[in-house]
Amino acid sequence: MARPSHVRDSVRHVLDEGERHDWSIEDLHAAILASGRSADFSSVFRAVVRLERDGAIRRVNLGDGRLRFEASGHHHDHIRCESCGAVASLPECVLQRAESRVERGTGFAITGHRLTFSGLCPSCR
Amino acid sequence: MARPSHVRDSVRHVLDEGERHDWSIEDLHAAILASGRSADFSSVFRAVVRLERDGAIRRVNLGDGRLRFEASGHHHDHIRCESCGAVASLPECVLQRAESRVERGTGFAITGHRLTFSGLCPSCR
DNA sequence: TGGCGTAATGCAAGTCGTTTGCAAAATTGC
DNA sequence: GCAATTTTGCAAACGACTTGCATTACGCCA
Repeated sequence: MARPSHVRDSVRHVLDEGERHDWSIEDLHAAILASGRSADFSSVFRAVVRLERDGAIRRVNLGDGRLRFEASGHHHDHIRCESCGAVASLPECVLQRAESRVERGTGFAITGHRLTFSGLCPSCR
Repeated sequence: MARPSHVRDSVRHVLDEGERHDWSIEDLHAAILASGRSADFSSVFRAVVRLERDGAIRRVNLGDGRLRFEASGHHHDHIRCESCGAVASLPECVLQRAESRVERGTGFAITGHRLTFSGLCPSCR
């Protein structure tokens, strides 16, 4: 049975604030400490594992080999600035039509995808 | 000045054979040993770093937090079976039209993308 | 063809982010 | 209040990658 957990609450709170889509565990840990609350790194780790399993947060893969998370709203993909690292979300899925084409071409039954564009953000371009 | 390197040659040879698109460094190392040649893990690592820098091979991101490589031919994306792990390549880029739409929507200048579908391969579905 | 400078290699150790073991503290249901 | 179960912090383990360093192998040129 779940019991109150200030660490989980803190993680949720940090993820629900603002617009970031690329919170590493270390980022989350730092943000929690910066807000005056306290938590051990391993507790933050366990919190994200739990929250991800429960579907409250979602893993984001930026290809840098770190676990990154965002609050889980509706599905969206990302674009990341090569210059400053800023991450924005794409408002809608751009792959709707592509999926059936891929299914026909490969024989796979598609269950999901991970798509990340790279580019230059408006202020870096 | 580049000199003959049996480790680099072995890595290239392994990647050019067959159809795999998800060679981890450890896989490459094992394949080289299995073929009777010899190489230290760190030498294989240095070989892939070098070959990637030279454009001879390309990094593949499957989201499992390991470096994976394939021979670099023309660009293509991947689809991975959730059940057996098989990786196939998509014959053509399915995102041509999507890019301009994303550029208009986000203000980013797009330079590339990473796309991996997940699904069930023909024999697992 | 012997010597010199540089690249490639193996081995061992280091790094970094993630993951786990364990005991102490906090909650819950009874 | 008490036993059972969670949550937490701390420290240590882990896995994959990365680097330092001494040794070996080339390639060039006198």
